[in-house]
Amino acid sequence: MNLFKYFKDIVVGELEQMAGAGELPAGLDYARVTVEPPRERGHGDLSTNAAMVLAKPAGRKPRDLAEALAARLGKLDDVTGVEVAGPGFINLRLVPGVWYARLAEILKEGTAYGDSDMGAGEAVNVEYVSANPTGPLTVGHARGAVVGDALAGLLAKVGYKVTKEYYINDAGGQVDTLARSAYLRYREALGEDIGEIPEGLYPGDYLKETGKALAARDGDKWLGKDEAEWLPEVRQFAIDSMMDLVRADLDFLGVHQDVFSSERKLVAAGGVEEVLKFLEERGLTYTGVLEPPKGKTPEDWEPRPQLLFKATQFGDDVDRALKKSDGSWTYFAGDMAYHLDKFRRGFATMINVWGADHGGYVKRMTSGVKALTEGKGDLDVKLCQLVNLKRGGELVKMSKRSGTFVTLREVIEEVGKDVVRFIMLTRKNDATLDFDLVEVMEQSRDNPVFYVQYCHARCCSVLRHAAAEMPGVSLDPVSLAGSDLNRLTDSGELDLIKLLAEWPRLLESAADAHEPHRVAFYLYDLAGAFHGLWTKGKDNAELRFLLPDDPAMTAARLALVQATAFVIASGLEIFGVTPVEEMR
RNA sequence: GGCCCCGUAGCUCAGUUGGAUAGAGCGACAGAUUCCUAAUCUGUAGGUCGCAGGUUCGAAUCCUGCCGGGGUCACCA
Repeated sequence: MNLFKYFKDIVVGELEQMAGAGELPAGLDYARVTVEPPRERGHGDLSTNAAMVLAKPAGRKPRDLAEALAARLGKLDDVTGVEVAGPGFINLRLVPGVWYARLAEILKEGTAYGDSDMGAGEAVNVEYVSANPTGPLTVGHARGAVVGDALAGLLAKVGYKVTKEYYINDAGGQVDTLARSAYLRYREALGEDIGEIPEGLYPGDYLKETGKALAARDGDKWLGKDEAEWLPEVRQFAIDSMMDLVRADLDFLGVHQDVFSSERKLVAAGGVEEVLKFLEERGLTYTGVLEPPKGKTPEDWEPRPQLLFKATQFGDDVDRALKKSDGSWTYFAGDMAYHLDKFRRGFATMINVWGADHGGYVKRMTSGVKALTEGKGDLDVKLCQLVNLKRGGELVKMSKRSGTFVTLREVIEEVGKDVVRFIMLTRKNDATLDFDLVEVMEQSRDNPVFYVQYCHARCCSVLRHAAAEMPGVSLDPVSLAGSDLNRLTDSGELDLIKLLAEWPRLLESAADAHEPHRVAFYLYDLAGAFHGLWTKGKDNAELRFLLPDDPAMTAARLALVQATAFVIASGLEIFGVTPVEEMR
């Protein structure tokens, strides 16, 4: 359970009683009342801002109101101390039993501890990766892939019904370029000397396989034909081939999406016409000429009438084109159709994970979603900043042309998928991330992957030693939950339990903010608290986990060890990282 | 020029959706350390939260304007 939410309900309950008794005006809004762990541990276990938030609407002084509420809270069974502090905070100290109960709860629930019904089964769509099917995935793609995947896991953890989705951009000019590039490799596969890959086509070697496969399937039937004849077939073949590549890379990274939506299929099925009809019926389209961008007019700018969507009515800066000058749909038109499709499939809440270079596109799409869902849908776009791939502090220079390009696959082969996944979550999505191939393999405290994994491994190690050396102690979690937990009175032990008890709250706030990186920082803190406790046992033998002369105390300590392992494992599970049981 | 993101300790970054005396790791400095469950530990110093206003009981957090860095800018995807 989320202890803080539990006590917030209690505080609100007391406030309602005060209102009932005439001590407070009726009908106050308690939404801004919070119950949180105080920043300073010395201030107690729980802190509420209720008096400060309500003082004004209640027409009372914050401290007076705080005293009145504090008097009531002090009478609660679980509360052992209450004080009014600062401008009107109420700090509560809880009886230790509350904390021991949390520990027992973790042991009974295992890695399910922290699951909640916050999402109430609401359907959420998380769309991520959605890389153009024109080549293998890069480290940059991996960031979006991992952020999206972890966010999906996080939302599922707190009770949302999550669909993980990939949008295949298989309808624009880039896939025509892909088709021409593949056709060249096809000719090569059939023995032709194709020389240098011309400017504007994809030079990557990975297309050689595609060319060979096409030659193997179709023989020479496309040779010497007009482009118009072979292009559709070759294009689809190349797209399928590239998507196989992408899926294999995602699989290697441990990412498995539920739905792959094809832009081409959506457009072919009339999705865009439907969008157009919807917008036209509401008077949201017109044919007009856009102003050139101020300050920087493109060389080839010319005023041109276009079919436009009235995006400015929904928060965008300018109206946006739905049709290109050659009469074909813009990418945006297809994306509108896609988002309408998602909404109609039952997703009022949509999250898209994009690269930061798409930042200029966010308002366009959110305003589009507002229009298409008539305000009932919500789109949150998470932008992932660049990843700087480094090796021992040196930036790994990457250039597609010079062939020094490092693929995601190569990186995973070098450091492993778990490392890649964890590191991608050690920064906020909108901050750039340094990924140093040397540093991520170091076994030190400044390498969070190691530090967190080692915490889990160390817990497992302690439990293994316990099994070997103290066979009298029953190690199954339920037995441990029934041990004398109230003997855990050292400050380090209590701090660790309190940190573990914050897990459900952390999950809910991270999920609410759509910020999976918070889980990584929590795990790092948790690992620090655990390692600190372990170290205390080095200095003071009485604080060791395993005390052969005191099986009861050992059981209580092992309860803490096992609970820590559960929470670390459950955090890593959200990240799709396998918790290791030993590191040798 | 418009829009978006970033600016916090020497470095890399957190900061619980507006809370109390702004935190962590590294680095620096000062100590401890064959003890064991497996990769040392403790302490100290270090800050005008880019700058200036505003909102209020209270601002690193919200608003406005500047400064600096990055991204992006009609028909690419």
